[in-house]
Amino acid sequence: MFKLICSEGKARRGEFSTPHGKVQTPVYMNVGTQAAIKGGLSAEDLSLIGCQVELSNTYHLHLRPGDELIRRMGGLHKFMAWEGPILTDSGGFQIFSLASLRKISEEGVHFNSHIDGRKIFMGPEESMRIQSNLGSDVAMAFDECVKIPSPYNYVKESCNRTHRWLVRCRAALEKYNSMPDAVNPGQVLFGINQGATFPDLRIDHMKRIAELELPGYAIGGLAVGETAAEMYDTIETVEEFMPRDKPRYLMGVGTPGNIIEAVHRGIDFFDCVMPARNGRHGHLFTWSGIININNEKYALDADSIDPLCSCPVCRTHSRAYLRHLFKAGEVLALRLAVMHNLYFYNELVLRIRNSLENGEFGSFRAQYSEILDKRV
RNA sequence: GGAGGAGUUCCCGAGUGGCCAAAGGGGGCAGACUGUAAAUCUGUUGUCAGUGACUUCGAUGGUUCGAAUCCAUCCUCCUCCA
Repeated sequence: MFKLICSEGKARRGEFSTPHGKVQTPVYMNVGTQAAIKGGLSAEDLSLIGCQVELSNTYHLHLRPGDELIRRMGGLHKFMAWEGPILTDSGGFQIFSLASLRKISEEGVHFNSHIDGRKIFMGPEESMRIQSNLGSDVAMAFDECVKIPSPYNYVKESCNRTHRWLVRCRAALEKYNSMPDAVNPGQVLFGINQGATFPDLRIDHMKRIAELELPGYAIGGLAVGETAAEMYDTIETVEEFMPRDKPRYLMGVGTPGNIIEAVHRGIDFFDCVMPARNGRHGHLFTWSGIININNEKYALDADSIDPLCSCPVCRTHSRAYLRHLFKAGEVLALRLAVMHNLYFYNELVLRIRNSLENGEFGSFRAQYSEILDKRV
């Protein structure tokens, strides 16, 4: 399933096999929550920007169009015309992001749909059934993403419950995927570590989920209010107890600098909405730092977004044109900005992989870790 | 030629004696965004300076302790009638 190719310090270069192809790690997974990359990118565009893995969301697709519908349409890969690997998030993040619309119990979570308010129940079994219907290659455990800061005792109880949910997830997914009409019988489950920034809770929880010997493990509940330093400390704390022969996924992170620093601390998988969302808002990543294309200073700038980038947008368009599209409210602005940013993120992990293969990750990190997150 | 209506800060537009440097939009300028309720949200938008002063509501003059607001004259624009 997961093969380590080489490493440099704790940083790892690996290969993860799925029913829909191999994934070269470290990898950035491109977020298409509702089976679409916001900003107007299609599955065809995903190939263009160097995407290896597409990520979609259990809660959102369950609500609309419905996982049964997607199942009847042949599964998520066929539905959205993406034949590469897909990872689905479980709905656990929505416990955090839709906190005002839900109630948690031992059994699971009652949501009031953010679309029309109707009552939705999602527990471990529901999340696994939905993800089985979607037929993703990696299903994520149904966990509670806890906000930071939260009281120690609350986090402790939450971790215990998330662990009980994980045991139920494993049983449920095995059941659904062993049915004769399973969409993707090769689908695997990743467990998720929680514990906020409490080292003892993080370690205890990680040890317990490692015992289940799942195909992969994620660190969740970070980048939700803590400082970057606290996040890095937490990764270092947990990493020690993560199985070496399994992929490690840092959920929802992060900035280019965050990714470099997390690879340095032994992480293999990433996903983040930042390149797409910030791109839609005019913030563009470059190898010299971040620019806000809306700024007046780009009005007559004939350069490409990043002279060092060879993405389809940079090969063709000027900053002045991009700025005009944003100012004019053209949808093309969103598409081009997101395309550039996602190309940048996929290029970033590609260059990390190359540097690991050449034993140059240390100098890559020294060169780029800080500068990429700074405004030009 | 006659009758009526209107001119407000970059634009539209509210305000019809003091609580008005003037609502609300738009536009401009800038910021935020980390497993996506986000093509969203926030700040700012007369000048100088730091909470006070100065200039500003078509123009000029007047009434008043005080005027974007009342009066007079003029200018410009719109509608209708000849």
